[in-house]
Amino acid sequence: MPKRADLSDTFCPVGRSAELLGDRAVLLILRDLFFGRRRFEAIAVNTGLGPQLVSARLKLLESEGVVERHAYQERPQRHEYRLTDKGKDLFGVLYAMRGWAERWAYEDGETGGGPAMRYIHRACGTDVGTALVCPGCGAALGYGDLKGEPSPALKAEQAARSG
Amino acid sequence: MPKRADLSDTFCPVGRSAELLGDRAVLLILRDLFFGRRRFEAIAVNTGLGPQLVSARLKLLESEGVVERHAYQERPQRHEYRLTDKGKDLFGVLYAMRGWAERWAYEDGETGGGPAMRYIHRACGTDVGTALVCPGCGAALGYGDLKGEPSPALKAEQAARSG
DNA sequence: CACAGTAACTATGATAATCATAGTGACAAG
DNA sequence: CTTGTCACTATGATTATCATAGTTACTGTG
Repeated sequence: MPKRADLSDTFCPVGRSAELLGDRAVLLILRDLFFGRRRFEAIAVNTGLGPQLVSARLKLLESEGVVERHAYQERPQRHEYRLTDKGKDLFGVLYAMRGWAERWAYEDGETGGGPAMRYIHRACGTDVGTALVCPGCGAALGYGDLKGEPSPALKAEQAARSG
Repeated sequence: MPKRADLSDTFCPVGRSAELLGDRAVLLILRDLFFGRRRFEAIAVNTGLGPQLVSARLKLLESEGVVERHAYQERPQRHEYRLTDKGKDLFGVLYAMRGWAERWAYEDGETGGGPAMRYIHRACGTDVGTALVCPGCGAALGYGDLKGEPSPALKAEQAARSG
């Protein structure tokens, strides 16, 4: 790709995330990290990405503070990659991607009846399903149920672009 | 880019979503559509993407059933793009991206105190904040609070790759 | 001690996507 | 009949990605 416009200075939070997450390789690597794969080779094999891409993206994720490179043995030097708190907090995004795909990306019967990935809340035992719920009343949330209010800075930025 | 490996036949739901969502331009266009921008020019200007890219991605989104092209006047022919139900259901993903960015992507004070984007649940008036909550008990969910169980098909697929 | 094996990469060249810029077609307004 | 708007398409330079092969630094086997 050519030099793309930088999104890290936009006031839009989706834009800021998109800078990092709007990349197939990043998403697949994060998925594997959440799945417990920490080694370079394991990630490269499971994602099907070439080692050069995996290397580049892990460096990017490290520079963004999303993963940490950690030596798990000295001789020979071997490293593994671990999600930082900032990285672990991306779970919500992958979780939402999973939810959407479960609802829309499979043919009937393709998964053998159930979801491709089931999640149980350890604390209460609930199968969390795929819905997004309101922290106030517990109802399912969709686009249209929420009223969005951009901050003054974000509003100004958008107005500047269209003017 | 070269011909990338196709992810649409993996059993992993994150992989299936990543095929579409692992793209900066797609994410930015979706953001604008959720924001109410429906016109080609408005999207191109606000995202900063070139018309060629916007055109290509809108065609892709249309072919995936995420947006619909709709004529809003006849003479001259003018079109707008609307999210389908499948498209509107992607809201959860952008919502999660926003949540993460609000928590991690801004310097202190950069937003002037509040979040860059505030969401209120119309039905109950709650400011939903940025957390992901359990539909069973209402507690905040993070990575580690959930126990994931892949379906047999997904497990088999991953085993095949590493074997 | 030679040789295969493993982990974590780096190097190379072909291919393809992206960007910036300019241009097109259809019409409306002045 | 020139300018303006909207929704694009065309062109060429730049750069990212892929597939494949190679490198470094060891360990374990015979």
